[in-house]
Amino acid sequence: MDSLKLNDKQLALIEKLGLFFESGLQPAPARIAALLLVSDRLELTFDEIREVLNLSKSATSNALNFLLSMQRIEYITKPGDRKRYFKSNISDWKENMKTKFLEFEKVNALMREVLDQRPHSTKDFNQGLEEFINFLGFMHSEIPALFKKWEQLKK
Amino acid sequence: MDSLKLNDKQLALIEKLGLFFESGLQPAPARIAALLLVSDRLELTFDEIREVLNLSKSATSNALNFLLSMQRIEYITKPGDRKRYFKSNISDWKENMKTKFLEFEKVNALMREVLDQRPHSTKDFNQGLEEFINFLGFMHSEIPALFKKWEQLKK
DNA sequence: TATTTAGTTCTCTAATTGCAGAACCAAAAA
DNA sequence: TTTTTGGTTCTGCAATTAGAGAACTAAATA
Repeated sequence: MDSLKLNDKQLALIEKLGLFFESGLQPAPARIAALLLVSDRLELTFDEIREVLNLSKSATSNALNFLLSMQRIEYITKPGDRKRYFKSNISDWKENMKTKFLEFEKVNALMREVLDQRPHSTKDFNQGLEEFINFLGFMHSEIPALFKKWEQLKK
Repeated sequence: MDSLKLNDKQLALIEKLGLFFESGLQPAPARIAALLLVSDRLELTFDEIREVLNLSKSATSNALNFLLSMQRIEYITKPGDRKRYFKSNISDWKENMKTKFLEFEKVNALMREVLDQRPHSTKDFNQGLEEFINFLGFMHSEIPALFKKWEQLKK
């Protein structure tokens, strides 16, 4: 198998994406996640990833296992080949989006907890908070319809 | 002015919120942001915050300035009183939400950049990516309508 | 003018992170 | 049986973060 080559544009894009992913991921996992989106070949081995990103074995191993545990990546195997081929799980974006939207529920619950213990004396603030809580609830309730609308639109 | 008192429930809630805010903020700013939501009195001085959260002056000063620069908090002054009174800016939640939704645009642009440089050979992957990009665009375009719907509903 | 107040800034340190490099290991191949 | 492959785990360190504490400062007060 010829060794993995990346052009300058791809390298630059990996940096850019890597930086973006770093809110949420550590540098090494972030770059790996970026690489697996940008690389011409989509299924890369441990050593290909290691070499092209100049990572140590330990960093590579830990980062890959971390990304696997987050379900950000997955791997396939090939018959008669011991290596694992790691690939992005971005096709799961729909699931990811759905869990991301669960954040609304979480913030909603937290803010309700805050509101429930507030004294009556801060009426204006409480009302503002309540409005926010209602909005979060509204968003949460609207998400399924949005997804449906999207599915319709695709057809 | 009688010194700020928090009951156990409030202290626990500050911890909980603080933890939640720590994805995005450092510990000290996170707790201050939490305190300013939970405290009975909503406008707190430097020293009140400092004392109730057991922070040093430097930590308090830096955290407050950081939160001010993020516009997460603001302060008011009172005539004949040198102190500043810091308060949560959560009433700005609408603006915050709107900027949060700009994330869709950002991811959209990044992913388009990825797609634009991908080889034709990975057709399935590219199509999946394109679908994701379209979804992001769809979400972005739907947000204003959602806000409008919410405004209608409030009446 | 001297002191107090309300912070800010500087210096230093403890704790944590992020990763390299080496040692290690189990399964497969030779 | 020995060696190679494809990793994993351990040890240690350099860099960064988070915040304490003390020195400092500018405005207000006495």
